[in-house]
Amino acid sequence: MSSANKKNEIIKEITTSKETTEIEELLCPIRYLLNIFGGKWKLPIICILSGGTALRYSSIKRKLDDITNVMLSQSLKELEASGLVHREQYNEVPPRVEYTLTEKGKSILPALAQVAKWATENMETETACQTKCSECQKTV
Amino acid sequence: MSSANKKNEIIKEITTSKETTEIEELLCPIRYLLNIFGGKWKLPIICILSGGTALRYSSIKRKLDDITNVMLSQSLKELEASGLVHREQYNEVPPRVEYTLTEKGKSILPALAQVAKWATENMETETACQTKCSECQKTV
DNA sequence: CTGTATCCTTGAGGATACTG
DNA sequence: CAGTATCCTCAAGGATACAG
Repeated sequence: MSSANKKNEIIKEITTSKETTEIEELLCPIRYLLNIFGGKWKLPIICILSGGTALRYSSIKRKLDDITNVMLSQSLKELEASGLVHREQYNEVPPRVEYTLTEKGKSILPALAQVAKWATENMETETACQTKCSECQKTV
Repeated sequence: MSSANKKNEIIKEITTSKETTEIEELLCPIRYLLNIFGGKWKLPIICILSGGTALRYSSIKRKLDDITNVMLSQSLKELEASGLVHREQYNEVPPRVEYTLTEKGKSILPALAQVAKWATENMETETACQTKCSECQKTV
């Protein structure tokens, strides 16, 4: 093939590579997920609450040991606004507030378990990430 | 119940509510996931590449229309380092580089499809989030 | 105990220009 | 085309103190 031909072919490929602009079906839902689960703490909180038992504010905080009050209360509020978490307040002294997953919140758990399963299968062989998991004390 | 009794009961509850400190099995893998998929762009990139066909740098950029060069090249590099994305460079002029998912990258897709399915089912009824999805033009 | 109020730091991400 | 180099902004998140 001549140089000119090759050049033309390349140019043609570049200019015609518009790709079928078909919508990636995954992309939009994923963006939605990033909106409601994005950030550092929301997914961990969901995990903590996945056990099914109602947990107190301080109890969640303890399990997420390095979360600040600001982030915890803010994250819980946003999860509540998304309809994923239920807040039950008891008018006692000292105050007691318990958090649980709503039905909607619970409904994500099977899917979450799927990705967690993938993660578990791939964590062991991963060497690039040096983050220490504060829960299981393994360096993953 | 007397006031004193109630008080004692509350105190007892507080001090003994250590909860079984069992490890939440979900938490650690989720932290791992946040490490390799966290941030604004990595999951969207995975989605874009989920089609199976190799895509050029510029092509990915176009589909993610408002991503900057810095973020795109950086995200791709990190995904490559995690073994999820493969980079194939062709020594042509002008340069051509194509990206695909690796086998590891592909292996997350079924699980990702599960959470995306959940998202799709829940997006419609969601009113709190006002983010406009740039792909499907729906306000989700 | 369950948060709020404030102030502050850091780094993710953006804008622009430029190169091979 | 496929990125780098630079500089910059802004907001997520942290630290500390305090309140109901």
